[in-house]
Amino acid sequence: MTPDLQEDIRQRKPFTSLEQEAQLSVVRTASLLVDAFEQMLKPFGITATQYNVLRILRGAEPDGLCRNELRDRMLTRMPDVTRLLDRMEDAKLVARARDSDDRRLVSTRITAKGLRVLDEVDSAVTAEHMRRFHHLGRTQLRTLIDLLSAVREKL
Amino acid sequence: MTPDLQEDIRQRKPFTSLEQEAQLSVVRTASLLVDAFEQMLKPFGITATQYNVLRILRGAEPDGLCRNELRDRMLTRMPDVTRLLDRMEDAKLVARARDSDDRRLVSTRITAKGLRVLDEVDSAVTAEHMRRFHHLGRTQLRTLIDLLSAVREKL
DNA sequence: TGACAAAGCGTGTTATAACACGTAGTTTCG
DNA sequence: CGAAACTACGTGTTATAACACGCTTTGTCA
Repeated sequence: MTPDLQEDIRQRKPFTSLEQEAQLSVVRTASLLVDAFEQMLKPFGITATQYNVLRILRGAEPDGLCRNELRDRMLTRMPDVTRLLDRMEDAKLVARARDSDDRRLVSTRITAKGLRVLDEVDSAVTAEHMRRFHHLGRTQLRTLIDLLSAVREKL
Repeated sequence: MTPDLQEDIRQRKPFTSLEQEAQLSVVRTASLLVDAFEQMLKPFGITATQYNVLRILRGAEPDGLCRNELRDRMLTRMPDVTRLLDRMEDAKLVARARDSDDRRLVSTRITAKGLRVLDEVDSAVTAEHMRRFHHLGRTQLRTLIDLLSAVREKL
């Protein structure tokens, strides 16, 4: 990958502002990261979104989560959680059961198979994170994380 | 927006590594930025992807670009450029013409209407970039851009 | 120069995302 | 206690993305 963004997307003119370049850099980098992540997950038969759901549900064990709570915790916006869960239920990765207290709620939990898939994937995921970020070193990683945090503050 | 990522996505356990937190931070921030960008563009009737295409084509005037060249310049991966351009052609934002030299190529150019839309959008886009990033200041923006560039180096 | 490989697009099809609406259960408040 | 407002989901439908394949044109090389 060409590290220089202007060269990467073959833009003739320089960026009009640092602010513009920053936004494009964040979006471009995330896009490449997600693409690589999807590629890495492909052999395991799940998408990055599904991986995200499984991780959240593993963390929510043994209670499970209702649909909206799950949606709010996801890394990227996902308006149609219902059918995402439908597909994952078909794949036996999650199970749904209506709550007995509040019968409007449908609590979703990760299945044994879902946990097994996560276990299989985990080391590859860690390796992926390391491959992409370890070379930056602790100090720079901390700086990057803090700067991105400052960006989100105004969102 | 809650600037703390762990709180933002309501994760119970702390992140397992800085590398993981960095990846999640980049993806989360980009997701929020793109969402806000889409929202801002909505009144103008174009998506962020279409805006990206229009910008690229404006920069490529007066020559235009063929499909693959356009695809390679896009900020986020887009495998089905053909139908994206189909829709934009329907909306009269771009025009396609087969190249006379190499008749395999279809050169796409931005139309007068497309340029007009870009003109209308431009100030809103600049305002958006400023709103999200200006408060960081020159030095921090430069640092952020350089760090993201270093990340892309390993992709 | 004629066959063959490769490049550049488009199309058919399936999967997923996005949007609007409807239904059942729950809470609130007169 | 009963109607209205609200909440949590699901469904129907349309738009867009993703994937595999095939056609046309071009370049190459025996």
